[in-house]
Amino acid sequence: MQSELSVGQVAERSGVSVSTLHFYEAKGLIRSWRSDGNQRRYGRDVLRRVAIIKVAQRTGLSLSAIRDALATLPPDRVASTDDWRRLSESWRDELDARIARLTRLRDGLDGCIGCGCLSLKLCPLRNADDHLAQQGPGAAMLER
Amino acid sequence: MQSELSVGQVAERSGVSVSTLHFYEAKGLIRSWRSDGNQRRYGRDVLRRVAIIKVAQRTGLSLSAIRDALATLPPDRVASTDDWRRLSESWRDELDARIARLTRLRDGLDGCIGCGCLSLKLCPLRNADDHLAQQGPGAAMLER
DNA sequence: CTACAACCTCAAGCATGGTTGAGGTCAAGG
DNA sequence: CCTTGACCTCAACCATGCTTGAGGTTGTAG
Repeated sequence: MQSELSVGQVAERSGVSVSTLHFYEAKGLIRSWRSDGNQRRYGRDVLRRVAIIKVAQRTGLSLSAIRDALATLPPDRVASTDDWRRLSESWRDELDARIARLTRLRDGLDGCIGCGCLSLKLCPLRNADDHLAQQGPGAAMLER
Repeated sequence: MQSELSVGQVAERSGVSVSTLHFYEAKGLIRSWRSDGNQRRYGRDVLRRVAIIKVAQRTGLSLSAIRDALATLPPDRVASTDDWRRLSESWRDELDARIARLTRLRDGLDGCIGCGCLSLKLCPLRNADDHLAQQGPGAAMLER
């Protein structure tokens, strides 16, 4: 179990490509130091970080949002259980919200199947985030 | 109730910008003909089409997928109730699948809160679509 | 010593979904 | 007649999330 990993080793173990690791580093999501020969070296914490990035992306977060979340982690140590709990709880809330939005959209779709109105004024599917939406009943049924 | 609409009128009524209408036309999602003075003219069916595009986007479909779906609509008439039912049913299935994926992800997140393992081999969150995933128990718990 | 794999930087490219701007035309009102 | 607003085309640009390629260096095995 080595304590230093090359970029290729990190790529293989984390399942992302070398170019993606370069990219994440340029974007400030991960860090490395350099060997004598100017090659990147990573601590084992990078594996956890990449894992977190991948999970967070699946929740629908942008890389910049993930970077901000990761910035709250201790910079030079493997993220602890508590760190992970804090992040995953906030991301679960985001996920819940996304699921709720999609569910409302689906229910709206169900309600409108066969109706086909899509009336700008009346249909809740249309009016979800319509710029013309009045505060009438159902206007807030669906959100973006 | 006019039967011909200018691009500005369509923009105002549909809630998308003129440039977006140009863009959709270039991508083959909507059609127009031209006036004597080379200005775009739209039939009223374009309003329904734009409405459908907007709803479909919220289900997570790409414009090209939406274009393909719209291609099954009668080109020069307002989409009928049956047309709309056919589309909305298939989109609802897609939505259901997306909701299910996100729900599994959230449940995995819940299950892993406090665990923080993210083990490449063991954690279901990690292994969802892991290239190294073995067909062990839970390996298919989460999908992309 | 030489070859080859793995690494480096930096720039450009791709796909998606649009927006912005330059430069020009068209149609209606004063 | 002249201005004004709405329209036209085409190219370039924006952000996101990467990949690809050129041209050069490093490190290890034979």
